[in-house]
Amino acid sequence: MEKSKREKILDSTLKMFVVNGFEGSPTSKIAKNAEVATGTLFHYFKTKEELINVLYLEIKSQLIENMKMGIEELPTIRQKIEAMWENAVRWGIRNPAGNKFFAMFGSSPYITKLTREQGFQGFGFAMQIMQAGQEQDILKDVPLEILLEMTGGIIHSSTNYFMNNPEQFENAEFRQKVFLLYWDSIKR
Amino acid sequence: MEKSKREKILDSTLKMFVVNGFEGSPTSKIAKNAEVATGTLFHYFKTKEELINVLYLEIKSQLIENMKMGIEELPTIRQKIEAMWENAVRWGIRNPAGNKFFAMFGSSPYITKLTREQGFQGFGFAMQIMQAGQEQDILKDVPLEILLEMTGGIIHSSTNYFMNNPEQFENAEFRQKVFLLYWDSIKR
Amino acid sequence: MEKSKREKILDSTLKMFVVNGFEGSPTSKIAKNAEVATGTLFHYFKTKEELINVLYLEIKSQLIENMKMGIEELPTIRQKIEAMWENAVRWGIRNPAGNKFFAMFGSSPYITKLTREQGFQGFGFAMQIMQAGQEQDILKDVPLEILLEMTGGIIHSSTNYFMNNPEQFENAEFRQKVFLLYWDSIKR
Amino acid sequence: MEKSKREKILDSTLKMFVVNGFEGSPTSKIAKNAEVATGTLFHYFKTKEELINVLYLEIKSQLIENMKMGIEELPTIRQKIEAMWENAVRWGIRNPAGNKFFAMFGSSPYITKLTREQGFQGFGFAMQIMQAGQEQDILKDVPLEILLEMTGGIIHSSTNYFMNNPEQFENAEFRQKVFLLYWDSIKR
DNA sequence: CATGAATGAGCATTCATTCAT
DNA sequence: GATGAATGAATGCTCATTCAT
Repeated sequence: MEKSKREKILDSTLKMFVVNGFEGSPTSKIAKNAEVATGTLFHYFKTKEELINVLYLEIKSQLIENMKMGIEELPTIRQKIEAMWENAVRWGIRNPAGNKFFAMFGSSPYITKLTREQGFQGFGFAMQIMQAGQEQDILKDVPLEILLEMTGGIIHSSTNYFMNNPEQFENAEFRQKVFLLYWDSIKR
Repeated sequence: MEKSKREKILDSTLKMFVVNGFEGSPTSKIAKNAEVATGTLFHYFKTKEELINVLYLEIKSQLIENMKMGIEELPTIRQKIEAMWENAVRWGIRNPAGNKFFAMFGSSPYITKLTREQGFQGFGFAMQIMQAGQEQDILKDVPLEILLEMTGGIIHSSTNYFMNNPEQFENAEFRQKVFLLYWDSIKR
Repeated sequence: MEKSKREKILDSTLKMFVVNGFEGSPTSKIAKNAEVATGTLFHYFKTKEELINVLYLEIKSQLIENMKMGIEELPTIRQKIEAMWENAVRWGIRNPAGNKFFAMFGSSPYITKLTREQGFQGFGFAMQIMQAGQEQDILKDVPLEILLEMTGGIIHSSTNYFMNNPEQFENAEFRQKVFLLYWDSIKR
Repeated sequence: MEKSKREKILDSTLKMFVVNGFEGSPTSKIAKNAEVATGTLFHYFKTKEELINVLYLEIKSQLIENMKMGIEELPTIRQKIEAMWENAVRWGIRNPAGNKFFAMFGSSPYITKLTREQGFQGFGFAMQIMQAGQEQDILKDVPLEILLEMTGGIIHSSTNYFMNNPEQFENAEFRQKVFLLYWDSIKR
């Protein structure tokens, strides 16, 4: 089946934004790359701002879905957290554009406060795991907020490293070693 | 003494960029806020791109100067690293605009590769400390690159947290607790 | 009985045009207000220009039908002219949208010369009355064209006044007084 | 001396508007005809709407200045009113574009209420003459508003006629005859 | 050095119209 | 007849940059 026009537009937008930025990506070119008319772009997204906000939420959803994969089944907190980290880094390696998108637009004034909040809601599952970890005295006794911030920062750093050295990520032993930088940070 | 026009322009630029972004900040308004003529702005900076690149390097310098403060005198690796972290976080809290600037433009296509490299060179002192730490078996045995990435990510996260809770940073005990998230991450 | 779609479109068009003007009234919104699809609008009217021209003629017809009412039966030239004036002003008061439409589009480049001529033909009956009035030495001996222009101008002015003061129009004595401004103008 | 750019833009705007209407006159073409850059047009007039509103007031001023010419010196009310009528019609004949402009945009949604009010204020002098005429029992005893409306309507009609037959306006006897249609209308 | 009027390429967005269903 | 998604040409407006003063 053919990709929907809406989807083609989002794909094209992501590709152009991460290379040329928001203002470096005219809607006319986004549309052309998506092989639709300009009018069509504005049929699906009222403004260019709406377009980037929708894109933000779609990518965030993908990332979150990926991070959750197989976590339920794991027995221990540590295993859950490790899987989450691994899933997130793997997603970043495999979706460099999405990863770059967050780095570029995470603090952009084009992303509205509402969008940011909606995007954040998806991380509830991670919050619950961390909270359980603290209650069981597995994780450090600091405000939950710090653990989450730290998680974000470390995942970002890990991904950055492995994006330049993707083959090392497939080495389980080495991957473990890097994971320990995360685990040692948050564990009691 | 009066601030120089060049300085006024850089100040105005920083303020506008972090609120409205690069494209949301017309040179005409930057000049007006700086109380100089448009022509004057282009007298000091050939293009708007040059302006943002110069600004990037100036802020990076400030951050680096701040991070270095008092480090020489400290005897141990751990103390040096702690001071560096504390200096960096304090700078972020006190210079929220500068801090936001890096979040927004760290991955921007407006910052050239050359600028990025020049900015990175200033961190040589940190690299040396880390390397010494590894040689003395104080820090984890992973590629130096990872330690540096992790440092960046964790400083960013810490600053984010303390920017929203600045009074907690003045509590030495609590600050120590948060520092441990960093130290435990990288230490052997 | 349900109004025909064609009629609903014409109604919607008139309402939007007098408020927002020709270009301020997208065919998409005209169609939406008429509760039909855009395609349907273009099924009944080949182009937006055809739409406004048809509308012009329809309203003109209505006005003319109203002006003619009961004139045949009146015995004197003066009575006929007075009835015509009264009918016209009353129509304007009761159809403010139609009245405004003529003020707005009477000189518009969207109305073609042909449409204008067709619209004018309906006023033949008035011309005949005026001509008879001149032949019987009741009306001033000036080119017929002037009498017609003057009639148009004065009806327009009278309507403008009474639209803001409609209750005064129902006062027969006062209405007579205002009619005299017209009658004195054209009578010998 | 060279015409100012601002003036050239206003001239060009008037010419295009009366031929092609507001929306039929792209700012790009207005600028080109005025021999200035598009940016220059927007340097002098913030928006196209501001442009048409300024133009409206400028033309209204011209008309009013013309209507006032030589009126002070005339001794009688009738002479003043006749001069006013003659001045207005002559202005219309000599400025067909200005005249058409009012016909086209007098009821346009592009002209703001404020502009309309400002334009109307200039007619204070005519109001005073009419009022004096009523106090001296020279003019009909109807609301002043009606006299003014009627004046506007009749001047418009007269101008319309003479624009198509300008040579007849220079025939003093005939001109007098037409003036009587106005005078008889308003005089007691 | 400093100014700010002038430039015109470039962009987001609109909207009349078409056409496959 | 009726629908409304899709089209893409057209337009108002912005803004980095220049240059004469």
